[in-house]
Amino acid sequence: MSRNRLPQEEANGGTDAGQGSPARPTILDLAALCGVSPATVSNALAGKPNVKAQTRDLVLRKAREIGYHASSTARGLRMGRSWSIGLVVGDIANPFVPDVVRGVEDVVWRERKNLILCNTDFQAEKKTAYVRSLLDKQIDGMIVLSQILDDQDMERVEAAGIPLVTVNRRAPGHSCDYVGIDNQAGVRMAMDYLVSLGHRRIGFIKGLFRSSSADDRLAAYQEAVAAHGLDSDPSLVVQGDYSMESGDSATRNLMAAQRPTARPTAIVAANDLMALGALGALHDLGIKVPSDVSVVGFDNIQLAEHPLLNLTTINHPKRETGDSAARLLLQRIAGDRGDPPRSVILKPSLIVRGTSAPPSAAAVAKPRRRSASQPEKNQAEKKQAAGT
Amino acid sequence: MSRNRLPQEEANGGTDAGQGSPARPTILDLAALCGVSPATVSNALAGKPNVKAQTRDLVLRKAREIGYHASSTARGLRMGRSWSIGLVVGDIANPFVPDVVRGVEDVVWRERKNLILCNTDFQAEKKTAYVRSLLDKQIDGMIVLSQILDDQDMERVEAAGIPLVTVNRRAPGHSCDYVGIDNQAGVRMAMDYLVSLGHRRIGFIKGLFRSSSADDRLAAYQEAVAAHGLDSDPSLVVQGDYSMESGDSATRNLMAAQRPTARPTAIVAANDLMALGALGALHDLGIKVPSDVSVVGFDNIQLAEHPLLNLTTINHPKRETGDSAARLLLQRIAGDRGDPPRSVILKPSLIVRGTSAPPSAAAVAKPRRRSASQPEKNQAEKKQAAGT
DNA sequence: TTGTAGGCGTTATCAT
DNA sequence: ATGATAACGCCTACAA
Repeated sequence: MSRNRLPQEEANGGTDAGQGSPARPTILDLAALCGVSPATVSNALAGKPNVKAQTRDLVLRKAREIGYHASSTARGLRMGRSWSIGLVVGDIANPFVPDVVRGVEDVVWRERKNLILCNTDFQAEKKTAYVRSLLDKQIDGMIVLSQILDDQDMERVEAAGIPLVTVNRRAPGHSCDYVGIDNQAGVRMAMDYLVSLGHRRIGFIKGLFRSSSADDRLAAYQEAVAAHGLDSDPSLVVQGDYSMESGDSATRNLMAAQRPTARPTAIVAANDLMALGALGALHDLGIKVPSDVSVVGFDNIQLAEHPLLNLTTINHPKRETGDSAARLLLQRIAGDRGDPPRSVILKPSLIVRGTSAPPSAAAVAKPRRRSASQPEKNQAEKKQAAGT
Repeated sequence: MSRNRLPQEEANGGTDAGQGSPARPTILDLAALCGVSPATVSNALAGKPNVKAQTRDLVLRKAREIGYHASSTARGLRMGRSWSIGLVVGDIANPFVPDVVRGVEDVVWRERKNLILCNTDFQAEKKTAYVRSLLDKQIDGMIVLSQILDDQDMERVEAAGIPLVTVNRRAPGHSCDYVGIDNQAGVRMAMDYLVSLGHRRIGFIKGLFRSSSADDRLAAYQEAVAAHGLDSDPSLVVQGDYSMESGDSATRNLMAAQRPTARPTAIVAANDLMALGALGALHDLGIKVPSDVSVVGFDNIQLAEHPLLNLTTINHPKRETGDSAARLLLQRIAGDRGDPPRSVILKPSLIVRGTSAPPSAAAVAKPRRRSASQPEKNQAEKKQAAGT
């Protein structure tokens, strides 16, 4: 147990006890080596003004020489910080997420803080447990991406005085820094664009209900439908869950209508993954995109621009999202704890690619009159000239 | 400074000093509350046998009551661990990476350890700085994905006695636990499959040079070329850097040959991203896949199975990779520091999708005879029945 | 300008 | 079965 450090003993020199690693030098070792007190070493290393240039240089030199590095743990205990920030995500494997993470990492790295990645899988218990773990670790701050914390977790974070930035989902009751995108504007851009192409019957694949962003996007769709006087058949709105599979099946539902005119000439999906699912479904169904049906996504994930996908979509500045969140957080950490909560709302933009075009002449011309009462199920018959 | 804790004072009760959060309870608070010593509390919480069931229950109950949680920092300082493991990746935004991360997170989470994500961008300085930071934090272990550490960093890690698992790239000099995939087998499967379809002239887009996995994959390609007696024109091997763009331009090079017979009938890429780039380039060039040219990737990233991409590829068990790495690491951490290094080599598998088919009749029929004294390098003529 | 002396919150050792 | 005590390595009043 007793390290038994004698005054002039060489740094960690004496007992090379057996096998283990040589026990890295402490500030005491360095102090002894420099012939000064640990306090002076500490001050010197911290660049405090109250230390003679000469001694500071000596300390710095010797420190580098023996490769001294202060223990984060020890100074963390002393100073009550940990120089790491917690990043709570739902699913890192969702292509939207890594780009945001990248943005966060970039600015966090500049301050030499570490990122503790918490993948909750959207499970409440995992979320709670991670938050606890982060608080136990005395993290400097926390970013929660695309999900909300329980009230109880929220309170714990607040009680601990840990700055928190939420991204993409506002926490209902609580008020904290927030980074998001103007969902309404984004969807509106998509809708306006499709309308300008001539579409009047536009389907919408919405995201999970309980999410504020999903609500915003749906609301924007509905407003656009009203504003432009578009077909507002409730069957034009189908539920998805942000996954590709859900986009696939939602699209099959959308296109399953018996009467051809009941089917949308364009589909807007609340995110790219579902839009890609739609593309897949349409492909399987033999429905041409964009000649028969246009598809517009939301997010502009990396692969959306692949020539074979070539998805028209609304760009969500992902990296910038992470960047802003991290900046907000660092500012909080730096001091202004009391200031009122701030919000950064990023601007979406329309990326026109290959999955959108004016509706086919057939589809536009069609609704002249409907024959009579046939419960028909024809979908493939008006397939002839699909002008790309 | 002085918290001034009196013997019977209620836990953190006295001085509600001003604004700040109420300072979470320490083990001393809990001990006082329970009327026992902090040591007993510690033992009780740790489930040590030397504590009366009755007192243990009391402690546990009270602890839950006041929401006591031990400070990770303090116990970390005392015990020399941090219950967090460092995960060093090159680029989290590369679609291959998050799946591996997910595997790591999954098993690490089971032990309630945290993941510190270090995104190096493949920059040497960032890598070094991150490693240092991790060591300062007393991480329990470290996983390095698809890159290698400098000798110096490596030594530091070893000197600190921190278990290290490398993934996908072996560290040249040093020996540590390793998780990888049988690259040679993977590429061989791709090649054998293409040969079985009748291809004799297969292009290869290789990855970055200095990587062992890239070397292995290239070597396997060359061996397959030799083994099957395929065309071995050096122009059939082009350099990529694992990015989609590089796959695109590499493919353009491959297809730029003047003589049609100089162009490959199939392309194997060292990863999916490059294969997707190839698909894009071929699409732009108006070359039909798979009828004109077949494409096979490596990794089987999530979007490879999209109906519009539908990439034939070699599956790399990504999640399992992360899983194995984490398991190996946890075992090391648990104790067997001295044991010889272990390796886990995962098995690749062929996923046949839509980008592969027998070569077109034209391409096969073409090389019927070549005039005369051409400084030839004939390799494609004995192509007829390639039994699957 | 430098040194001394706590104390951050735990756990481990050794008494009792 | 429980308690006093000493570290773990660092920072920071305060004294010199």
